[in-house]
Amino acid sequence: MSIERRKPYPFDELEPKWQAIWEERQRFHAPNPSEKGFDPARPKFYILDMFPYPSGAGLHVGHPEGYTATDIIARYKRMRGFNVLHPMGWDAFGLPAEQYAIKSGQHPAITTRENVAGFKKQLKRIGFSYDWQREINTTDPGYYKWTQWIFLQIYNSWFNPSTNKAEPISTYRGKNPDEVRLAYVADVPVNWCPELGTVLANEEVVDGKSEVGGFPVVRRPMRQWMLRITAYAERLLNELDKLDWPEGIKLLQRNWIGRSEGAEIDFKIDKSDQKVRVFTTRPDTLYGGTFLVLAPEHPLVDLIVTEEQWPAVREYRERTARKSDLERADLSKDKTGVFTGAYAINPANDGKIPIWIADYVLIGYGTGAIGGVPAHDERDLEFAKKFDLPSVVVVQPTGDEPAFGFTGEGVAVNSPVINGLTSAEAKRKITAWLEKRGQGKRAINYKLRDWLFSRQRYWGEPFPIIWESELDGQHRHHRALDESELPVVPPPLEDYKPTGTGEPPLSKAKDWIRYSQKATRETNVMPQWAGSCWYYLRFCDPHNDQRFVGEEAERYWMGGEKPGGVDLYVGGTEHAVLHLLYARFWHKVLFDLGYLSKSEPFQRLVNQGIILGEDNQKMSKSRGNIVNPDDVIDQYGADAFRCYEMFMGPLEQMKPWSMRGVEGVSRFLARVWRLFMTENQAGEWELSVKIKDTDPVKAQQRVTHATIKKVTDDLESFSFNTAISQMMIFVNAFTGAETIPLSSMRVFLVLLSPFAPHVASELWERLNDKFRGAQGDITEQAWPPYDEKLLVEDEVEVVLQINGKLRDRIKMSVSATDEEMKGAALLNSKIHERIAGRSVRRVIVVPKKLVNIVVD
RNA sequence: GCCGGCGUGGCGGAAUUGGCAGACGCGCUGGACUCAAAAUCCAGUGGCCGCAAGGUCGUGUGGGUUCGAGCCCCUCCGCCGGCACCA
Repeated sequence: MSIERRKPYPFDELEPKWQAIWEERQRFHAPNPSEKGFDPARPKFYILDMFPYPSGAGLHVGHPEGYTATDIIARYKRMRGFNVLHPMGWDAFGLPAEQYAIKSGQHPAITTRENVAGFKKQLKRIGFSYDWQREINTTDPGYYKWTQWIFLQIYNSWFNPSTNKAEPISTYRGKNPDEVRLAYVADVPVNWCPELGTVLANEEVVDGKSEVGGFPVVRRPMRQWMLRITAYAERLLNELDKLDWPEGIKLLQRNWIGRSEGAEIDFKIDKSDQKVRVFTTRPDTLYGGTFLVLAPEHPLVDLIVTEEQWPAVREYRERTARKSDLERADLSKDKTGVFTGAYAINPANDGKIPIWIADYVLIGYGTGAIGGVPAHDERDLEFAKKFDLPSVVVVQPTGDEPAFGFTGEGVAVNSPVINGLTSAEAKRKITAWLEKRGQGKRAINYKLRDWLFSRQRYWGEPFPIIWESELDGQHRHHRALDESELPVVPPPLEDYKPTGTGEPPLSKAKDWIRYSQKATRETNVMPQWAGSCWYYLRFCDPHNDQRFVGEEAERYWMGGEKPGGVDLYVGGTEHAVLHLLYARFWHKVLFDLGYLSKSEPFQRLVNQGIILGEDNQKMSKSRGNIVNPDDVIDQYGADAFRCYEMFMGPLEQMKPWSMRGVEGVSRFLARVWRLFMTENQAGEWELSVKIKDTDPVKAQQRVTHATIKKVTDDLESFSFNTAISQMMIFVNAFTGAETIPLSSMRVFLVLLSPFAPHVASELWERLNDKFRGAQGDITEQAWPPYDEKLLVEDEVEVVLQINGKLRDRIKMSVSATDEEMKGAALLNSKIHERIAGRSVRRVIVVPKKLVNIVVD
């Protein structure tokens, strides 16, 4: 279609006009406490969006959904007298930029700069009220200098279990501080993705494939940097309680952390002085333990396996090692395993039980060894059946289900020390009994693993670490760089392709690596999450070159009465166990070290739902159903775009895009425009003569106040869609009126302005050109109050029911008493007709609402 | 398998938390304006029966609690998300 449709109102002129005015007047800049223009009398409100990764594809309509919601809240809160911090920045390190660089030969820094410019232009067109003076970019050396600095703080501290917090490593009294640092190097089986040429964190692996790209991931032992997030498991779990997050997200984090309480129990190995420690959540089933299973990787296997079993064991271990995580976790497959030839002694009954290895036991969880209790554990039962191992019933269910195979809680039987006790009591008693005999203790286990923090890529923050040779020239040891040596800038590279061997690309920069005669630089880089772990802190004080965030700025913006600093954080659920967990962890470390005011970063979290294509499918390039905001804005304007994003449905819900829907909202804004403006003979818009500085009539006043109340309440509860509905009702009520009272229109424009700021600004200005009495542009206005008294109607419609079925409606005075309502109902002709000859058993009266007559 | 969330007209969705189901918008039908169309404005629009007044059914299914259930309880079905041999 080449014919330009006539615009329903001149949004294409007024939107750029107001964006320029806001920029020129710096309307949305929030000064810091010590800066000019700061008003200490106002309370603060920090509204944060999850900052985007600036991809080459540009924004799609899903990005601005959350951003529109936060922008509306930001504008609303400013009008309510808050100092609002509402910043935006770029999470620009990461795989896609680098993948693109490899393909195109362009340096990622260049593509990143271009992409950022594209994103920024798109965001500005929507009219968001960000404080662009605070813009940050994680790939900026002035930014990642502090990411590296924070890494140093983590590296230079340890978690003191007796104080339950991180402390400087200097307070550690043990022999080897490297064993307890919060950042450490470990040789562990990691998730290696050959396609991406890098290792990945557990959180980045979905169903055995990389979250980015969907490539296969295999287990492989490698020497890697780890962050000791497990030290914080308990606090990360407990402190969730006080946050205003959706319960679903809290649950995801709780499950990911995966706390389970139980006992660690030592089994002596027969004819050996070795012992095996197992973890169990059901120590009360100890008497039912008829075999032990070790993970194939368990180090004890080498020491206990018998001569004749050795070939089978070795073969099994090799086969397991070759399996991918996905194959190994395949639940539909049969249980496999091999007998080691060794036996252990069950500490409860001194029974001699065989020790097996099997891949259903994982080296990474608990102690990597379990006691097999086939009678009360599904997996053990399956294993025992397959290999014909014995079983003993030790829990009697309280219901009538069979005891064999019962995995719930019941009463202990066949267990001399705990017979007759409930499972809960039995757990306590047997654990205490074991503890006294030095054969076990209470233990808590977490599914959460330490965070694998290094990547074999180019486009990330280099570690501020060097490796020094020891005197023997053999062993090399890591050492932190001094703060004064930051930032560590990555070297220019011709070829940033992953080497494929696990050797990082930075190792190719021979000059850069050489730090000194006997020291070389760490060549791994940090994962994409590093920069986003603390960006919300940097926003408080983005230009500070002395500190990662100034103390005063941090205290102000991240302070307040609540446990968390950011007052409102909006973003997608996909970060539930990634960014949101990592950021909480870093925050707690920095808090423990005394750098922050609060132990939690984000007080209130809101998730926006995914926007689907018009075909109800997820938007994707291959389906060709992606909607670009630019196209929508070209045709309908930014205000219509914003309003439609909010009118579609509840923010948190998944919902499909509809261009027809945009058109409907655009029609609403055009009706708003024509309520104020009429077109003269010359085709110019001028203020309608119907608008007069007169008092509104009663009905107009009522709908005005009802609209203030509804929009205010809906903003407080994030019900943007129904707020817009109410504004539509308001406009419908005034459309066609002979006289349109100025005061109602001024109130309405203020209510509309967070949603459709451009058209509201323009109409506000046009009103001010003709009428006096208002100062400043609309962004400077105060949010209007409403008068509850003006909302009540004189008459209400009362519903008349017989046995709960609607039979008639009558008008009654609001002040009618229950007796009057009941009387009026019984006198009503339709009711009268229907209840004639039947006896009235009861009459239920709901004041101002309904009368229900109960008859036989 | 386990843990969450959700099922309301042709469509997106409302429903003060137990009190008129379907606000608002889309779509559709009819009308006004127009030579005509677009745009705009007005009216109608859950199904079934009826010329109508009116009646009757109706919030995934089946049951329950209640004067009264979209909302609370139980059963089943479907969709979406998460976890997945975690001992």
